Amino acid sequence: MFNKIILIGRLVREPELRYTPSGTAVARFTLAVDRPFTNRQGEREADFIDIVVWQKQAEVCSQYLGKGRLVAVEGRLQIRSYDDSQGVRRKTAEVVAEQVRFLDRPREAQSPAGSAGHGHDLDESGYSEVSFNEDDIPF
Amino acid sequence: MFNKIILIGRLVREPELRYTPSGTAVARFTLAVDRPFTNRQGEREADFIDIVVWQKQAEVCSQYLGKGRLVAVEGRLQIRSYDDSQGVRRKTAEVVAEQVRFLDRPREAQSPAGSAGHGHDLDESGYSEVSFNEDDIPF
Amino acid sequence: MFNKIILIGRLVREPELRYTPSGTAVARFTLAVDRPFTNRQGEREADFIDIVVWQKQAEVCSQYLGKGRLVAVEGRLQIRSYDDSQGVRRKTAEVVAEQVRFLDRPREAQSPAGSAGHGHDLDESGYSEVSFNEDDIPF
Amino acid sequence: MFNKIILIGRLVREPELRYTPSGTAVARFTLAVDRPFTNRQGEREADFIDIVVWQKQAEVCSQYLGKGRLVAVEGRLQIRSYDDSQGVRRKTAEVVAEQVRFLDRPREAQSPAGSAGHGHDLDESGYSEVSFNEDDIPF
DNA sequence: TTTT
DNA sequence: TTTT
Repeated sequence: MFNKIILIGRLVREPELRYTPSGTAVARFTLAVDRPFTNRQGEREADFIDIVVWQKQAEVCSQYLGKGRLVAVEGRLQIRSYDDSQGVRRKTAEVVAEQVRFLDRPREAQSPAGSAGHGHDLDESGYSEVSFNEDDIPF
Repeated sequence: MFNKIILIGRLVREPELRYTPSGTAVARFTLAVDRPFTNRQGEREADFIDIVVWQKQAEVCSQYLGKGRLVAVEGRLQIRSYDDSQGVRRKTAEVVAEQVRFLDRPREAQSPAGSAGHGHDLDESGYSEVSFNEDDIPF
Repeated sequence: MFNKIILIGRLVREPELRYTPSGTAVARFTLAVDRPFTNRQGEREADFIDIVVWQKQAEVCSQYLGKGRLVAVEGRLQIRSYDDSQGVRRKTAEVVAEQVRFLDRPREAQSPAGSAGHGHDLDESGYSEVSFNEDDIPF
Repeated sequence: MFNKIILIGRLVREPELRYTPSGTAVARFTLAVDRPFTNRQGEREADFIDIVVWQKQAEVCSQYLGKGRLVAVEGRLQIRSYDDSQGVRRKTAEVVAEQVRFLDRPREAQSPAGSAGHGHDLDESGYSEVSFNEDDIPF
């Protein structure tokens, strides 16, 4: 009836971009969201939450986001059930994003060649360029 | 860093109440949350989301809530990882509730002649009484 | 950058429906949202929050909602500034709804003539009919 | 009944810290929250939303936050009514924060040669120190 | 009175 | 001006 989740966290690796047979873009990434308390050992833990983004925003995320980037995600929690290869009923949980907002600037380009100007390797959109090759889309 | 989920849905069965070894109350229930669209067959689906409630509120939920009741839950999405008996890494997703609000009145007791049938009774507060026996706490 | 509000409360009076010059429907209503604590006098207070709904959903709200109805509203908080007739800067706060969900059934029709069947004065949509006359649209 | 707001935006000026007669800390600041669309002139507008923070967190905010800092605020929308000096009923809207999270690092001190100019200094924690004098607490 |  |  109502299902709204809001997360702020950091990507634990690059997003993965795919296309459905009908050509719709889908990106997936995992967010590390620190828990607001420490465990009995005094360590801070995190929840690792799978995010799914569709369509135009999938392409924007895969283009501009990378490991370590800080984002806010608004979406709904989706639970899917399926039977695994042993016939055991399993469930997956993922957040279907309605909105992804970038909360930090991309980190400095690592390029050994150095970058002129104010020290960023910026593409025309003002974001640091992320290069994708085939290996980036393995799932 | 920030993790907030808000759900409105109906309990698919009675809550289950347990106590930790140190005496803390924990209640668990599953919420059916209708999706805001229909699938390709024109059917409305739901997400079945596991909720965990702690302490005083666990006891309040187990006392007053029952199957079919409409509630709003505010909490955080918690993902836990563990290795199953085959050594395969599995994940569970559950919402740790910070707040549970009852959005409807309990349905009327069906018959003055006692309700052995579906096991409810109205107590003096106007809420249906939920009787627990050992079999109610199997998890 | 991100602005999301979720409210559950009751309408303090009928919604008001208008149309912009270009024909877009706008409904307004006020929600009483009980505060989660009592004041020093032990009384429960409420926040009275103005809601604005646009387009199709405006018409649905004005058709089916009435005083006392329980709804969930998801939207964004909008602050507008203006100068009043004395030239003093004033601010208004209102929630622009993206989604309104009805959480209760309409109360029984009050009709003195009585209604047959299971006691509701239902229109073809299954909701109790709300009659509007000119005085209902005064703003 | 339920009242939850989540905002991400930037402080438009330093927080103001006060103490109630009984010694409770209260901080106030205003957040600029950009709207997710542009107006008819193609300009991006913002909502300027007043935030109230209590107790320990008030002191933390006033100590570490400053103009331009990016924060996430979770709280509830509070509407207060009062009669102004002309006897006209007025309303105020403010968000009572339950949680404030800092989403960026404080900007670097501008010059090793001291920052008398705009009144900041980095303290040992790497946050810019905020010095308060009487004029900082005028509200 | 408005932030990047 | 306030709802249950």
